[in-house]
Amino acid sequence: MTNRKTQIIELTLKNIQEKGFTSFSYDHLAKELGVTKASIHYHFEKKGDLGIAVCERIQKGLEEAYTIIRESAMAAEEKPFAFILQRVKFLEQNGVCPISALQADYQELPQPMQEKIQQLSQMEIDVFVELLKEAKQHGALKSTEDLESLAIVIISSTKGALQYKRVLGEEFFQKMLLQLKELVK
Amino acid sequence: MTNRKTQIIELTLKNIQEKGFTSFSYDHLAKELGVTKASIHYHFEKKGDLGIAVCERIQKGLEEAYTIIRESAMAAEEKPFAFILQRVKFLEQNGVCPISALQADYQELPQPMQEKIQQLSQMEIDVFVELLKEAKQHGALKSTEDLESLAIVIISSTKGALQYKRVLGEEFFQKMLLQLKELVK
DNA sequence: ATTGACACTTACCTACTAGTAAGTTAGTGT
DNA sequence: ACACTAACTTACTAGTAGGTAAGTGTCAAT
Repeated sequence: MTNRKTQIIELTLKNIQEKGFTSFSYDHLAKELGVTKASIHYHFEKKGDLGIAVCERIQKGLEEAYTIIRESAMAAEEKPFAFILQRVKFLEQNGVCPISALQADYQELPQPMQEKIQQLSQMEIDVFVELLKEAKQHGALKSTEDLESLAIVIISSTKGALQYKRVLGEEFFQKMLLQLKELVK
Repeated sequence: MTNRKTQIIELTLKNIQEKGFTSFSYDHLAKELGVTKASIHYHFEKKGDLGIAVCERIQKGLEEAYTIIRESAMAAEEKPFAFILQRVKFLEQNGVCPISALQADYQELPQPMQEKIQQLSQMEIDVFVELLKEAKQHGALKSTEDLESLAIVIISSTKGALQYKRVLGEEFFQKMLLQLKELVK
């Protein structure tokens, strides 16, 4: 059995993907873990504290995915989309991207969480810009000047498509990816 | 004073954009309207009934926006993006697109609402494909064969960018739109 | 004058929310 | 043996959620 604190964070991450931050409850979490609600309050006094911990967990995952892709042997031109596929792979079946879920609840969250989410959102773009830069240095993306804007389009469409996918099915996401690759070429 | 039923639907639409479907309450709605919760239950017995009514309201808005753009005098090549701007204009300040909000809560909603949302999501794509077809007939979009996939990319990135915009600010959405126009050209 | 529909209100129910205070148990260090 | 701590549980608070039953006031048609 792994560390309980980590266990709670992982389960919360899953719950956020399934229901969003405001809609999951300590009680539900506790029942899934087979402990009492108060036990979770022992580890994370306020729901906001757990939220911050989950944000940090997401950030770690983002950094790890970036490192894996950056250090991989594949061609630099393929890395941006490989990164997206890598990230999508770790989502819950029919779950929404946890960052999107947190962005959706943004207005209702405590300020420290808002700051973390802002930071996380910006980091997601920055990391992707780095991969695009490398790809461009290796001769790809000749038609695009502004790599930040390109990152914004690619990340945005990925996030949007993940939402539609839950309702209209897996093909939606596949069609989006294929067409996006075509446009960006 | 407009019809109370309509008033409730409009206020719910605003609330969905601000907090999502599962996170707004009859109590809150009632207080904003200056009536009791039971009065709203009189008009919409279950929350799901209100949800269906809001979906129909959104569908009406979608159809109206389509008609306005289609019948407008502007060049057919400009209509797809004009349609997006028209739709975004009607969103609450810092609110998410209501369809996105409903998609996010999709798994927790009663089945009749799920069906409506599915229908609505598909319709959004279909309507946009129609505008793209007209644009292509007028000589635009020469490099793209599959207009459905193109619609999927454009709608997805719009939806994704609207999420980020709440956290990272208005420029995010503007950058996305400019770059997307560049790619689609 | 009575009926009946409409649009409510009052008062309630049960279930669930985050959060807390106080007590318990098991293990560790001295 | 004693003190201390980590990791809980039990039992509670106050507030909110969706939903309902029964009653009230207003108005139009008969």
